[in-house]
Amino acid sequence: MPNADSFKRGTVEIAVLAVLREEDLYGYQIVQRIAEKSDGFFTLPLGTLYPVLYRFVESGYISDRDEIVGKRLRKYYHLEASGKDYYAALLAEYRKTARGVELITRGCESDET
Amino acid sequence: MPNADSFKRGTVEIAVLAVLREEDLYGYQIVQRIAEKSDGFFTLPLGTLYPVLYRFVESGYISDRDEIVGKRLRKYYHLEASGKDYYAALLAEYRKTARGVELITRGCESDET
DNA sequence: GTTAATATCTTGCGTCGCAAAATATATATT
DNA sequence: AATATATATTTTGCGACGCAAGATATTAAC
Repeated sequence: MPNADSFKRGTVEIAVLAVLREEDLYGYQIVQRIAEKSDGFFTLPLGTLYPVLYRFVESGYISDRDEIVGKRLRKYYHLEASGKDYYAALLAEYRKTARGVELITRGCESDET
Repeated sequence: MPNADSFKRGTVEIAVLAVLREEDLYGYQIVQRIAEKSDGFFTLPLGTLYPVLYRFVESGYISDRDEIVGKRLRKYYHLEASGKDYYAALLAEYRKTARGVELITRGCESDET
Protein backbone atom coordinates (compact mmCIF):
# COMPACT_ATOMS: atom_id res chain seq x y z
CA MET A 1 0.00 0.00 0.00
CA PRO A 2 1.06 3.57 -0.51
CA ASN A 3 0.90 5.75 2.49
CA ALA A 4 -2.64 5.47 3.70
CA ASP A 5 -3.22 9.19 3.27
CA SER A 6 -1.99 9.47 -0.31
CA PHE A 7 -5.34 9.41 -2.01
CA LYS A 8 -6.85 11.66 0.62
CA ARG A 9 -4.59 14.59 -0.22
CA GLY A 10 -6.87 17.46 -1.10
CA THR A 11 -10.05 15.53 -0.45
CA VAL A 12 -10.09 16.78 3.12
CA GLU A 13 -10.47 20.32 1.81
CA ILE A 14 -13.29 19.22 -0.48
CA ALA A 15 -15.06 17.46 2.37
CA VAL A 16 -14.85 20.43 4.74
CA LEU A 17 -16.13 22.89 2.15
CA ALA A 18 -18.86 20.50 1.05
CA VAL A 19 -20.46 20.24 4.49
CA LEU A 20 -20.07 23.97 5.13
CA ARG A 21 -22.00 24.63 1.94
CA GLU A 22 -25.08 23.31 3.66
CA GLU A 23 -24.82 24.93 7.06
CA ASP A 24 -22.57 26.78 9.49
CA LEU A 25 -20.86 24.25 11.73
CA TYR A 26 -18.25 24.14 14.49
CA GLY A 27 -15.15 22.00 14.29
CA TYR A 28 -16.19 18.94 16.17
CA GLN A 29 -19.46 18.93 14.29
CA ILE A 30 -17.71 19.17 10.93
CA VAL A 31 -15.90 15.92 11.60
CA GLN A 32 -19.12 14.17 12.53
CA ARG A 33 -21.02 15.53 9.56
CA ILE A 34 -18.31 14.43 7.17
CA ALA A 35 -18.30 10.94 8.65
CA GLU A 36 -22.08 10.71 8.25
CA LYS A 37 -22.23 12.01 4.69
CA SER A 38 -19.30 9.91 3.49
CA ASP A 39 -20.78 6.77 5.03
CA GLY A 40 -17.90 6.52 7.47
CA PHE A 41 -15.22 6.67 4.85
CA PHE A 42 -13.80 10.03 5.86
CA THR A 43 -13.11 10.01 9.59
CA LEU A 44 -10.73 12.89 9.89
CA PRO A 45 -8.96 13.41 13.18
CA LEU A 46 -9.21 16.86 14.69
CA GLY A 47 -5.48 17.32 14.24
CA THR A 48 -6.21 17.19 10.54
CA LEU A 49 -9.26 19.41 10.58
CA TYR A 50 -8.13 22.46 12.50
CA PRO A 51 -5.09 23.37 10.41
CA VAL A 52 -7.35 23.23 7.36
CA LEU A 53 -9.87 25.55 9.01
CA TYR A 54 -7.16 28.03 10.01
CA ARG A 55 -5.80 28.05 6.48
CA PHE A 56 -9.25 28.66 5.06
CA VAL A 57 -9.96 31.53 7.45
CA GLU A 58 -6.66 33.14 6.54
CA SER A 59 -7.46 32.73 2.84
CA GLY A 60 -10.89 34.27 3.35
CA TYR A 61 -12.69 31.17 2.13
CA ILE A 62 -14.48 30.82 5.45
CA SER A 63 -15.12 33.09 8.44
CA ASP A 64 -15.52 32.19 12.11
CA ARG A 65 -17.65 33.46 14.97
CA ASP A 66 -17.61 32.50 18.63
CA GLU A 67 -20.68 31.28 20.47
CA ILE A 68 -20.83 30.38 24.15
CA VAL A 69 -22.97 27.35 24.93
CA GLY A 70 -23.09 26.83 28.69
CA LYS A 71 -19.49 27.48 29.67
CA ARG A 72 -18.20 26.00 26.45
CA LEU A 73 -16.83 27.89 23.52
CA ARG A 74 -18.01 26.91 20.10
CA LYS A 75 -16.35 28.41 17.06
CA TYR A 76 -18.75 28.33 14.13
CA TYR A 77 -17.40 28.41 10.62
CA HIS A 78 -19.22 30.01 7.70
CA LEU A 79 -18.51 29.50 4.00
CA GLU A 80 -17.86 32.72 2.10
CA ALA A 81 -18.44 33.39 -1.60
CA SER A 82 -14.77 32.97 -2.47
CA GLY A 83 -14.86 29.65 -0.64
CA LYS A 84 -17.66 28.47 -2.89
CA ASP A 85 -15.61 29.38 -5.93
CA TYR A 86 -12.64 27.58 -4.49
CA TYR A 87 -14.79 24.54 -3.80
CA ALA A 88 -15.99 24.51 -7.40
CA ALA A 89 -12.43 24.73 -8.70
CA LEU A 90 -11.27 21.97 -6.35
CA LEU A 91 -14.04 19.63 -7.30
CA ALA A 92 -13.47 20.20 -11.01
CA GLU A 93 -9.77 19.51 -10.54
CA TYR A 94 -10.42 16.36 -8.54
CA ARG A 95 -12.71 14.98 -11.21
CA LYS A 96 -10.21 15.80 -13.90
CA THR A 97 -7.64 13.72 -12.05
CA ALA A 98 -10.14 10.91 -11.53
CA ARG A 99 -10.83 10.89 -15.27
CA GLY A 100 -7.07 10.70 -15.86
CA VAL A 101 -6.89 7.63 -13.65
CA GLU A 102 -9.75 6.00 -15.49
CA LEU A 103 -8.04 6.68 -18.81
CA ILE A 104 -4.70 5.32 -17.69
CA THR A 105 -6.23 2.18 -16.21
CA ARG A 106 -8.48 1.46 -19.15
CA GLY A 107 -7.68 -1.99 -20.49
CA CYS A 108 -5.66 -2.67 -17.33
CA GLU A 109 -8.36 -3.80 -14.99
CA SER A 110 -7.00 -5.56 -11.97
CA ASP A 111 -8.92 -8.77 -12.72
CA GLU A 112 -7.38 -9.22 -16.15
CA THR A 113 -4.54 -11.60 -16.87
CA MET B 1 -6.08 25.96 -5.60
CA PRO B 2 -4.44 23.41 -3.35
CA ASN B 3 -0.96 22.40 -4.25
CA ALA B 4 -1.09 21.28 -7.86
CA ASP B 5 0.13 17.81 -6.96
CA SER B 6 -2.36 17.11 -4.18
CA PHE B 7 -4.77 15.03 -6.19
CA LYS B 8 -1.95 13.25 -7.97
CA ARG B 9 -0.59 11.71 -4.81
CA GLY B 10 -0.59 7.98 -5.35
CA THR B 11 -1.91 8.21 -8.89
CA VAL B 12 1.65 8.26 -10.20
CA GLU B 13 2.13 4.76 -8.82
CA ILE B 14 -1.11 3.63 -10.44
CA ALA B 15 -0.09 5.08 -13.80
CA VAL B 16 3.35 3.45 -13.80
CA LEU B 17 1.99 0.04 -12.89
CA ALA B 18 -0.85 0.37 -15.39
CA VAL B 19 1.44 0.87 -18.40
CA LEU B 20 3.83 -1.84 -17.21
CA ARG B 21 0.93 -4.28 -17.11
CA GLU B 22 0.83 -4.14 -20.89
CA GLU B 23 4.52 -4.33 -21.76
CA ASP B 24 8.07 -4.05 -20.44
CA LEU B 25 9.23 -0.44 -20.83
CA TYR B 26 12.23 1.71 -19.98
CA GLY B 27 11.95 4.89 -17.96
CA TYR B 28 11.77 7.51 -20.63
CA GLN B 29 9.25 5.38 -22.50
CA ILE B 30 7.08 5.00 -19.42
CA VAL B 31 6.63 8.76 -19.24
CA GLN B 32 5.65 8.94 -22.89
CA ARG B 33 3.27 6.02 -22.68
CA ILE B 34 1.54 7.48 -19.65
CA ALA B 35 1.12 10.82 -21.41
CA GLU B 36 -0.42 9.11 -24.45
CA LYS B 37 -2.79 6.88 -22.53
CA SER B 38 -3.94 9.62 -20.18
CA ASP B 39 -4.57 11.97 -23.07
CA GLY B 40 -1.83 14.31 -21.90
CA PHE B 41 -3.18 14.67 -18.42
CA PHE B 42 -0.34 12.88 -16.66
CA THR B 43 2.96 14.35 -17.82
CA LEU B 44 5.27 13.21 -15.08
CA PRO B 45 8.76 14.63 -15.00
CA LEU B 46 11.60 12.12 -14.84
CA GLY B 47 12.50 13.39 -11.40
CA THR B 48 9.16 12.03 -10.32
CA LEU B 49 9.36 8.75 -12.18
CA TYR B 50 12.74 7.36 -11.18
CA PRO B 51 12.32 7.40 -7.42
CA VAL B 52 9.05 5.53 -7.91
CA LEU B 53 10.78 2.89 -10.04
CA TYR B 54 13.55 2.45 -7.50
CA ARG B 55 11.03 2.02 -4.74
CA PHE B 56 9.14 -0.57 -6.74
CA VAL B 57 12.28 -2.55 -7.55
CA GLU B 58 13.23 -2.57 -3.91
CA SER B 59 9.74 -3.74 -2.98
CA GLY B 60 9.89 -6.50 -5.58
CA TYR B 61 6.88 -5.17 -7.46
CA ILE B 62 8.96 -4.74 -10.60
CA SER B 63 12.34 -6.02 -11.82
CA ASP B 64 14.84 -4.35 -14.13
CA ARG B 65 17.21 -5.56 -16.82
CA ASP B 66 19.82 -3.64 -18.78
CA GLU B 67 19.88 -3.53 -22.55
CA ILE B 68 22.51 -1.78 -24.63
CA VAL B 69 21.16 -0.04 -27.73
CA GLY B 70 24.08 1.45 -29.68
CA LYS B 71 26.18 2.93 -26.89
CA ARG B 72 23.14 3.81 -24.88
CA LEU B 73 21.93 2.02 -21.80
CA ARG B 74 18.28 1.21 -21.52
CA LYS B 75 16.92 -0.14 -18.28
CA TYR B 76 13.77 -2.09 -18.93
CA TYR B 77 11.27 -2.58 -16.16
CA HIS B 78 9.07 -5.64 -15.83
CA LEU B 79 5.97 -6.00 -13.68
CA GLU B 80 6.09 -8.93 -11.27
CA ALA B 81 3.17 -10.87 -9.84
CA SER B 82 3.32 -9.05 -6.51
CA GLY B 83 3.23 -5.79 -8.46
CA LYS B 84 0.00 -6.84 -10.10
CA ASP B 85 -1.50 -7.53 -6.71
CA TYR B 86 -0.30 -4.19 -5.47
CA TYR B 87 -1.79 -2.49 -8.51
CA ALA B 88 -5.14 -4.14 -7.85
CA ALA B 89 -5.07 -3.02 -4.24
CA LEU B 90 -4.10 0.53 -5.20
CA LEU B 91 -6.81 0.87 -7.79
CA ALA B 92 -9.44 -0.47 -5.41
CA GLU B 93 -8.30 1.99 -2.76
CA TYR B 94 -8.33 4.90 -5.19
CA ARG B 95 -11.86 4.13 -6.30
CA LYS B 96 -12.96 3.81 -2.71
CA THR B 97 -11.69 7.32 -2.08
CA ALA B 98 -13.33 8.61 -5.26
CA ARG B 99 -16.65 7.14 -4.09
CA GLY B 100 -16.13 8.91 -0.77
CA VAL B 101 -15.71 12.21 -2.58
CA GLU B 102 -18.84 11.63 -4.61
CA LEU B 103 -20.79 10.85 -1.44
CA ILE B 104 -19.53 13.90 0.40
CA THR B 105 -20.24 16.23 -2.50
CA ARG B 106 -23.67 14.83 -3.24
CA GLY B 107 -26.17 17.65 -3.01
CA CYS B 108 -23.30 20.14 -3.01
CA GLU B 109 -22.68 20.52 -6.69
CA SER B 110 -20.62 23.55 -7.49
CA ASP B 111 -23.30 25.06 -9.71
CA GLU B 112 -25.93 25.14 -6.98
CA THR B 113 -26.81 28.24 -5.02
C1' DG C 1 29.09 22.16 -35.36
C1' DT C 2 25.35 23.44 -32.95
C1' DT C 3 20.85 22.59 -31.45
C1' DA C 4 17.32 19.48 -29.97
C1' DA C 5 15.72 15.08 -28.65
C1' DT C 6 16.78 10.95 -26.10
C1' DA C 7 18.06 8.77 -21.69
C1' DT C 8 19.44 8.05 -16.64
C1' DC C 9 20.21 9.80 -12.12
C1' DT C 10 20.57 12.91 -7.80
C1' DT C 11 19.57 16.69 -4.44
C1' DG C 12 16.52 19.19 -1.88
C1' DC C 13 12.00 21.73 -1.10
C1' DG C 14 7.14 22.25 0.24
C1' DT C 15 2.79 20.42 1.37
C1' DC C 16 -0.48 18.09 4.17
C1' DG C 17 -2.66 14.18 6.65
C1' DC C 18 -1.94 12.29 10.91
C1' DA C 19 -0.47 10.69 15.56
C1' DA C 20 0.02 12.36 19.97
C1' DA C 21 -0.60 15.15 23.62
C1' DA C 22 -2.37 19.17 26.38
C1' DT C 23 -6.40 21.46 28.22
C1' DA C 24 -11.21 21.95 29.76
C1' DT C 25 -16.29 21.17 30.15
C1' DA C 26 -20.38 18.02 30.09
C1' DT C 27 -22.64 13.71 30.72
C1' DA C 28 -23.13 8.97 32.21
C1' DT C 29 -21.90 5.14 35.33
C1' DT C 30 -20.99 3.04 39.67
C1' DA D 1 -19.12 11.70 45.20
C1' DA D 2 -15.94 9.77 42.27
C1' DT D 3 -14.74 8.04 37.97
C1' DA D 4 -15.03 7.40 33.23
C1' DT D 5 -16.54 8.70 28.78
C1' DA D 6 -17.97 12.05 25.43
C1' DT D 7 -17.57 16.70 23.87
C1' DA D 8 -14.57 20.51 22.21
C1' DT D 9 -10.36 23.32 20.83
C1' DT D 10 -5.48 23.68 20.03
C1' DT D 11 -0.41 22.74 19.18
C1' DT D 12 3.88 20.13 17.92
C1' DG D 13 6.35 17.44 14.91
C1' DC D 14 6.91 13.47 11.59
C1' DG D 15 6.89 11.20 7.15
C1' DA D 16 5.72 10.61 2.45
C1' DC D 17 5.92 12.05 -2.27
C1' DG D 18 5.49 14.99 -6.45
C1' DC D 19 8.34 18.15 -8.46
C1' DA D 20 11.80 21.65 -9.87
C1' DA D 21 16.41 21.91 -11.02
C1' DG D 22 20.49 20.36 -12.51
C1' DA D 23 24.31 16.98 -13.83
C1' DT D 24 25.80 13.76 -17.34
C1' DA D 25 25.96 11.41 -21.83
C1' DT D 26 24.31 9.67 -26.43
C1' DT D 27 21.83 10.22 -30.81
C1' DA D 28 19.51 12.73 -34.45
C1' DA D 29 18.52 16.85 -37.09
C1' DC D 30 19.81 21.13 -39.41
